[in-house]
Formats: sequence, C-alpha cells, structure tokens
Amino acid sequence: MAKLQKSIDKRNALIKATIELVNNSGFHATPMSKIAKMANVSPATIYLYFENKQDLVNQTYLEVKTKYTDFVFKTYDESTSVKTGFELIWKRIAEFNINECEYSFFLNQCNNTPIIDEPSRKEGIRHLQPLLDLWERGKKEGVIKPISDYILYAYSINPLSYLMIAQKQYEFQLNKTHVEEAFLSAWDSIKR
Amino acid sequence: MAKLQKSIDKRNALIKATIELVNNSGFHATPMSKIAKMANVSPATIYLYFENKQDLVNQTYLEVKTKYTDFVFKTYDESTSVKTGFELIWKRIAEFNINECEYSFFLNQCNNTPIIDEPSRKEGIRHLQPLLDLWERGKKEGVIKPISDYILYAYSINPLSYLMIAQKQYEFQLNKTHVEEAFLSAWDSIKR
Amino acid sequence: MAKLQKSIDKRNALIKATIELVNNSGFHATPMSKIAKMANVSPATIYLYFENKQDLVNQTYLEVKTKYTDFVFKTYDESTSVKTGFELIWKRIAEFNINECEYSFFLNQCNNTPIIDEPSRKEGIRHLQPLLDLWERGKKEGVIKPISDYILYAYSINPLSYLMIAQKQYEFQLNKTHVEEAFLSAWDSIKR
Amino acid sequence: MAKLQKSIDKRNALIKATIELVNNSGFHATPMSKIAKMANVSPATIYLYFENKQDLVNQTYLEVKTKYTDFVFKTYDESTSVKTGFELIWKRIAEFNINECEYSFFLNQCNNTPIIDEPSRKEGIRHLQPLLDLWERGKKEGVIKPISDYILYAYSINPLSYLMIAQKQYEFQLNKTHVEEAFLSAWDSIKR
DNA sequence: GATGAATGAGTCTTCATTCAT
DNA sequence: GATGAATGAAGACTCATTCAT
Repeated sequence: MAKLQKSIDKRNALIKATIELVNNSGFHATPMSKIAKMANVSPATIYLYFENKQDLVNQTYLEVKTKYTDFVFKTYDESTSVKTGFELIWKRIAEFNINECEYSFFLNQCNNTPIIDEPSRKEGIRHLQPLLDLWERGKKEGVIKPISDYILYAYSINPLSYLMIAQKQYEFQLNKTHVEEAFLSAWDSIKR
Repeated sequence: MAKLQKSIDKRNALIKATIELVNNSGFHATPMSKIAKMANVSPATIYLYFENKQDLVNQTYLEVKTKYTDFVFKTYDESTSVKTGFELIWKRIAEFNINECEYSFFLNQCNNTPIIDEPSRKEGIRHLQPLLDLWERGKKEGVIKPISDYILYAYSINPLSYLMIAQKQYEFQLNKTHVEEAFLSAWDSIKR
Repeated sequence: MAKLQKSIDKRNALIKATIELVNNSGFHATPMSKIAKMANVSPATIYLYFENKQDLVNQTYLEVKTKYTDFVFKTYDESTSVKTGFELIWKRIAEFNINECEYSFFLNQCNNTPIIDEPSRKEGIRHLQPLLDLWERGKKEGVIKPISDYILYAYSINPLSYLMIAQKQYEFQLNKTHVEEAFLSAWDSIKR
Repeated sequence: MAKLQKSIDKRNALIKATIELVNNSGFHATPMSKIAKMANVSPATIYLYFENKQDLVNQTYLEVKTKYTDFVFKTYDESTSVKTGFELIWKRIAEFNINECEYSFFLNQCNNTPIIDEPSRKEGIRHLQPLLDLWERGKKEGVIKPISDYILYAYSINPLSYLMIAQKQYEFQLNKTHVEEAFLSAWDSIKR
C-alpha cells in the first residue's frame, strides 16, 4: 500500500510538473528532462507511467478536464430555475478559473493549439452537457435566446477564459465586483 | 526596384509560410527548414530577413496585428453614435475573423500561448485604442456599462475568436444569421 | 529438490528465450526485459543466474554447443571404417541442423558475428575432435584428401549451415533426397 | 564539381566506416556517432546522405554486393566450357574473398543475421545469375550434378565464406596451395 | 543577395542493471 | 530466492544557425 501510494504520488507529481511547465513554456518547449527534474524523478521514470510525451500531455489534459467538470457541476441541481441554475454553474466556473488558474490556463492552451490529439479535443464542449441541457430548457421556456449553443458558450462562458488570461498576462486584477459585473454581462448576452 | 520587389516578395512568402505552418503545428513543431521550403528559399535566406526564429515570429505577429487593426478601423468614423460606431467596428472584426481566419487563428494562438516575446504580447488590447475611446465615450453618455475595458472586451469582442476556432475545429458553420445573433449578444452584454 | 528443479527450470526458460529472441532479432536488439518476459520472470531474476547480458549469451552458446556435440557423436563408434564413420557423423549433424534448427541457427549466428566473447569463439572447430581424428585416420589410409582440416570442414560440414539458413530465409525446402544429394557432394569434396 | 566530389567522398567515407565498424562490433553495437567520427563528419551529417541507420546499412549492403558481383563476373565469358567457366568465376570469388575480406565479411554478416531489410536480403543468390545459368548448362551437358542450385552453391561457393572467416578468426592462413585444394574440392562436390 | 552543406547542442526514448521489499 | 520499480548512461535523430561559395 505504501508502494502504491508512492506510485500515485509520482504520477501526480509528473502531471503537476507538466501543467506548470507547459503553461510557462508550451508543450514543445518543455523537455521531458525538465518535467522529470521538477517531479524529482529520472527521465526514464516518466515512461513507467506514460507511453510517451504525447500520452503524458493527453492524460494530463483529460485529468484536468475531469477536475474542471467535477468542480463545475458539484453543487448543481437540475430542479432550480434556469436563471438560478445558470448563475450557480457560471459562478462555479468563474471560481475555478480564478482559484485554479493553473488548471484553466492549461485547458485553455490545449483548446487553442494543436498539442492535444484530435480525439481528446474533439470532445469539445460536450463535457458541459448539464449546462447545454439547462440552455435547452431555457430556450423552451423563452428565457434564453434561441440561438446556437456555440454562440451561447462564446458569450457567456468563454469570456471567463479571456479574463483569466488577462489577469495572468496583463496588469488586470479580477476582484469580487468584477465578477459580479461579468456575470451580469454574461446573463445579458444570453437572456431573451 | 525589381530587386527590391523580389526581396519584399521573399519576406512576404516567409511570413505567409510562418503563419500557415504555425497555425497547423505550433511554433516549436515548425522547423525553419519547413518554412524555408514552403517559401521556396534556402534556410539561410531567412536569416537575411530575420535575426532568428523568435524574431521571425515576433515580426509576423506584429505584421498580422497591424493588418488586423488597419482592417478593423478602416471604415470607422468617430463622429457616429456610440452604438453605430460599435456596430461598425464589431462587424469589421467579425468579417476579419471569418474571412481572414488564417490571420485571426494565428493572432489567437500568439495571444494564448507563450510563443511571443513578453513585450509584444504585454501590449494587451491597447492596439484597439479607437474602440477603447469609443467605450469611454459610451460610458460617459451612459450607454455603455461603466466597467473595466477588459470585461467589455471579454464579452463583446473576444467571443468572436472562440466562434472562429469553433468553426475551424468543430462541425460548426458560421452563417449570416449567426453573425447577427452574435452581434446582439455582444451589444446586450455591454450596453447599459 | 522441488526448489532446485524450479531454479533449473527458470534457467532453462531463460536460455530458451534467449535463443529464440536472439535468432529473430539479434543480440543487441533483444532487451533483457523481453527475455525476462518470455521466460516469465522478472528482469532482476536474470541476474541471479547470470552475471550480465554477455554472460547470458556466452553460457547459452556453450550450452547449445554442448547439446550439438553430444548429439552429433552420440551414436559414433571409432571402430568403423572412415567412410562409414564420416557418414554417421555427417548425418547426425544434418539431422541436428534440420530438426533443431533453432539451435543451429543460433550457433551459426554466434560463429559469424562478434556477439560472443573471443575466448568462447576462438575455440573454432576443436569441439569436433572425434571428427578431426577420423579425418586424420582417413588421410593416413589415403581415403581422405591430405588437406587442412579447415578446408575439409568448409566443404563437408559447413555447407549444412548454409542449407539450414537457406531453408529458413528463402523458399527452399530440404527433403530426404536433398540430404542424400548433399551427402554425396560432401563426400565427393573430401574423398581422395 | 569540387563540391560534388567532396560530397561523394563523404558518402564513401561513411560507407567505409560502416563496413569496418559493423564488421568489428555488429550493427547494433555500432553507434552512429562512432561511424561519424571515423568518417570525420558530424553525426548530423550522416542524415544528409542517408535517411536513418537502417538505410545506411541497407545502402552499404547493396553497394558492397554490387562491387562483389561486378568483380566476380568482370572476366567471365559465356563461350567457354562449363568447367573452365566455373573455374574462372570461382577463382574470382576466391580472390574477392581473400583480398577484399572486409567486404566479404560484411556481406556474410548481413546474410546471416537479421540486420538487413527483408527485401534487400531476399534476393538471395539471384545476383549470381550468370553462375546459375552456367550450372543449368552444365546440368544439361551432364557435367554438373542434377541437383538444386542451393546445394550446388552450398558446396562450391559458400565454403569460401567459411574459409575467409576462419582466416580472420582463427590461426589459419590461406595460401595459394590451399586455394587450389579448395577449388578441387569445390569442383569434386558438384561435378557429375 | 542567395544558398546548400555542415554541425553542435539538445530531445525523446531505451535499456542493462540495481535495490528496497 | 524473487521481484517491480527506478534510473544513469547512452543512442538515434532533429533543428536553429552558420559559412564558404
């Protein structure tokens, strides 16, 4: 059991190192040797846990994406009104983007560049299924604009990614007021 | 002059090749030799026009960004109303994103990953100064929400980047109706 | 005793795996881990039985060579005539080459390439001493050509190795008639 | 032209180094870096002339084999008697084996191990077509035993490879008398 | 200005071998 | 004895950059 735990720890350390380094330098500019060093293992050890570099990033991506989805819908309950439900989900996403910005920056990079295998990325926004369902209901109830989910996503969810990046790259600090303002904009953009 | 033209042609061919290859494979997965081959020059020739690979991408970035800004504000006239001015600019940006998606995909990749020198990227959204000025006026006139430009940008402009990527990566086709719908969302999200 | 038998079994399994893998891929293209897997033991276990990879192959070579010599001279009896004795030995060698081609292919590969330690290989054809003695007698009796044993070997014994390889690599199938024909050629080439 | 010559020189140096090093250590025990060093070029330069290590060895094999065939049949003339023709070819092969033993050792190693691509090796003994034709004629004339070419080759030609190896590995020196004796054995083994 | 050849530095990956259990 | 995990060392191969022409 101690041994198994040690293995899991190493795998986690590798995933963590991958996220941090890929965030700072990008996939191709991150050598396996650096990942190994940061995780305190030998480069050869990586290959006990992952098939190759691509596999390492793919698995990291899937793992982070799962963390994201789990977090986002943890408190969600389908029985609320559309607006309440949306606010709930939106705020969780915002919280994730702000508090776990290492994760969200990584996800964002994977979504915007060709470093992830097609199959892994093609999954697209389907992992947000409960949100899509909510929108569906909202459209039927006449609360949400009857437009493509892609557009709804582009205007209500994706801006958070931009704000997260802006916060990381420019001299812009997101505070509580900003989040409220952002939510209003999000809701305004999709509400009927 | 024929000679000068030939030089300009080569430089342009190199920039064009850089955009296409970086779009498809990313910065680090794009060897200089491939860029050279696609531009029909020798690898050594690149170094007559650019200091090194980083410089090549930086200059490409600046060039594309200039094209973008030039296009976006070409028809803009400060004397219009805020809403009209915004619609004008927004639609130009949309047009650029859709028709010159090679360019916008490249810009987006540069903005979201660490492939560009800090100085070039740090500039943020300042290159859209006329738009920022317009928003300033809008806030004073009480037409635009009195919130940070970053948020305004995140909700009214950045979604177009997402839609452009969605169009490239998923099975989503942007048509004229979509653009109108998107504009409404954009305006709704920032109007007071 | 059960324990001892288990040990011997493991050692044999390792030798068997070594032969098969080296035959198919060559010495250096055969990782210890593969040998271990095929023998159903851990890589570390190999080092309980052999000092290192070189030692494993050397011992395998010696073991196979012993099998070869034992088989070849098992039915031999020095009291026969030279021709009868030669036929007896030759046919045993042929039988070994054909029926135990895994073994002979391995021996051949060791003899023709630098994968075996010099000392092991330098021994040359001395392991066939009874045959050399028979030839000596044959030369004295005027039945065998009075030429170097190396030449006698090259023309009467070594061709079998070639035929064995030809059978494995090309579309040539050795049948009983071929063997008889081959024996005639062998005898013709060394008889006075 | 000076440049072209330099290129050819480099390629030749690489082929020469490959032969020598593979002869002494085998394919897999010969690092590209060693080949490069012996040929006085950078490891990277090898890849200007050959696709990869396998390609380097394949091309080396084909080149050497061509040298072999060219040499063997250079003086051959189909109009002679079968025996004279055979003696002519045989002695050229012997000469090649003795004088160019680097080449023949290399060929032998390639023929006996799985280091060469199947296609390259599968060609088998077909490159000796004129000799096969001569044998055909000999069989029709009743001068040569009516047996498989593989057996004829095994007994008349292949022994030279063994003698060449014996000379290299053991304390056996081939002199003129040996060659004559060997030829007699060769002829005896295939003549009717 | 233009180039093809050349390369040093660096990358991913493998593998014989060891060691704690 | 037996093992699976771990790794240092090494190897094939790539690529940004230079330089003689």
